[in-house]
Amino acid sequence: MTNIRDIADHAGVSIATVSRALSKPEVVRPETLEKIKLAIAELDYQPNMLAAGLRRQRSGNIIVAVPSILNPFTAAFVQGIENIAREAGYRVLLGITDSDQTLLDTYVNMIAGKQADGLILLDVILPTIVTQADNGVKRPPIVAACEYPPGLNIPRVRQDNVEAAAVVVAHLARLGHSQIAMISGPEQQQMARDRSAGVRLGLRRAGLACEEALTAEGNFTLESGYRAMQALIAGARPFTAVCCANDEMALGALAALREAGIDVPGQVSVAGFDDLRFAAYSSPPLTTVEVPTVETGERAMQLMLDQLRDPDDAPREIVLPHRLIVRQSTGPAPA
Amino acid sequence: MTNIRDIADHAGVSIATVSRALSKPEVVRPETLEKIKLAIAELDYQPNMLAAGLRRQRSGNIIVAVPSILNPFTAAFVQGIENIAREAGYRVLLGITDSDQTLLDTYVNMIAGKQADGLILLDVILPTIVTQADNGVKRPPIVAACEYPPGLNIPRVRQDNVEAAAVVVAHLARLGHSQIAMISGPEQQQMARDRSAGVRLGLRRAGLACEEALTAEGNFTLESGYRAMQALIAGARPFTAVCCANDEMALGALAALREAGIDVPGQVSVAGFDDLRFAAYSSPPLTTVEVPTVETGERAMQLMLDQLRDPDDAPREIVLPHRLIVRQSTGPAPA
DNA sequence: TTGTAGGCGTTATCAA
DNA sequence: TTGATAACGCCTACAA
Repeated sequence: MTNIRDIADHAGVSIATVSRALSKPEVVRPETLEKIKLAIAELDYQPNMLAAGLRRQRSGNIIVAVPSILNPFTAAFVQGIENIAREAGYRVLLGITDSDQTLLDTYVNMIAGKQADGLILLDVILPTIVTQADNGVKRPPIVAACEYPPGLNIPRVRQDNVEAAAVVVAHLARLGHSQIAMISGPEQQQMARDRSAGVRLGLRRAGLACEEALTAEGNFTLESGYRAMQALIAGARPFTAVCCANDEMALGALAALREAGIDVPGQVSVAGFDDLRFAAYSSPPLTTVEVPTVETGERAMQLMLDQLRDPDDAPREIVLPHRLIVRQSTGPAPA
Repeated sequence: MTNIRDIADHAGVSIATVSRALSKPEVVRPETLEKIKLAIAELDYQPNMLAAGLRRQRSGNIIVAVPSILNPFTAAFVQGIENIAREAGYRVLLGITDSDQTLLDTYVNMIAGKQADGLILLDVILPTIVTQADNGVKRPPIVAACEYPPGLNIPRVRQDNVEAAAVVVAHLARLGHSQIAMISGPEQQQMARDRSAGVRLGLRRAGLACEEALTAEGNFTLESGYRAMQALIAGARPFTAVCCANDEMALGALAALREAGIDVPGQVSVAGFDDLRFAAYSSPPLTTVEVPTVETGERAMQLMLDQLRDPDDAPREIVLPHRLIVRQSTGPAPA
């Protein structure tokens, strides 16, 4: 391992000068700088960031806690975070939690262990340290890019899921649908609750009833959407449209409808949520709500940088816009 | 920051004993251990892993270099890597390269900078240090979980893409297809080349010609599959089946066929590759080749652990099995 | 503009 | 079984 001392010897200067040459080159004489650069090149020197981190008390790592990376929706957030992190000289550590509380807390503890400088939460669960607001200890830098129960005072970036879901229903109502079913997400998750609430809000606004019999709960997976749709089809109540709490379930629902020989959108209209890339290529292409996933990740990382710069900065909340994307899976209600 | 010295003072022992209590508790007297544990709990101590890493000369991080995390195929590999990494006490650093050589080399350099102990390559490009085999320097721990030109002597885990693609063609030939088109991946990528070669091999085995006019090149995205299929449809040569080099392109192709009013599999059969979750829910569900993505990631990380344990361990190659999954997008050739 | 020297918080070697 | 102490490689007052 060639270290800063080797460079200093080789260039005939002190280690302090080498260090300066690397961090603020403007304060070292050009000729000296040149000698040092030469030595670095000749010895193929690479500064030990572990040592630098130890000294500076920062690792340069940001943990991103996600339940699973297999979800393309989540993956897009991570991409956004990485974009900004890299620019700012931070690395992204992946913390896959499987929605396990203990595991998530382990990741949070890595901040205390100096393995990371902060954590961005994309999870449906919350770290113990965040929920135990009563203890006087100051929280490590945490930014949320997910829905969570209101009242927690941490920086966050989110979408207005309630309003967005209501907009979907308005779109269906405008098409003449009055029997609108819903495939909701797991009710333990705030995001699922918000989207369900939005659907109900939209129904109210349209003067329509929200019937329990027209609601099926899934868990945001293709499979669960497929099953939920089968359940709705088997149910007694007729319907001409379905709002799904995410695109995956909507795509699963489309498969179930196709299997049952029900035409979309001729007999039943289907709407999703998230605008996954796959949604534009389904059969038929899916009407959905575009969620600025990559941008959400970017803003979350920006919020993290702010927190890191000034820990006393008051937590802020950023709400990003959504956009209804009408494709061919929704159409006029059958006569 | 409470450190090991605080614990030592609080427990009335030396820092050496505290360190031992944490790393090999069996060599310290039970009563002493108890005192130390108490102190750790009371002071809420968390060892500084940066310092430990500096001393031990290891960071405990593994970089995973991926072109993009948005690709669900890639994401699955990462999941597999994380599974094993976590078990072994390693963290996964995400290195998104956008297939940029400079960026990839930056990630590789992080090993020299001690920010990571090794790198797992899921990329289509190769680090400069790997291709410049002539320089005598020993390579940092790198494991490949992707296709790359033969002749490079680094540990790797892969699938037999050639044989797998040939099996797909055999399946189509058995169904009576003789005019088989292909939507290939970008030819710069080894994986794309292998899958194309497999298709040609399959055609030869079935005694069928491989016609240039029946080949369209895509870039592994939905969009490119869609466009490639449009091109094939517009082409002069008729065909009754299409082999796509991955599921994304196959799903894009299905969309194009649907739009053109061509029945699948009635008029044209479509086969994909990878078995994405979405493939089982397309319309119609996609015949494809299951690639053990998560397991590939797991094996790659295992190979990495082996390398880390014994750097002189000879590079090994693991070939994982594939499996044809027949769904409804392929059927008998029309009469 | 440059050099000296004292940490940063561990681990590991060697004695005791 | 425990303790004293020297690294690990870097950064940053402070002094020159």
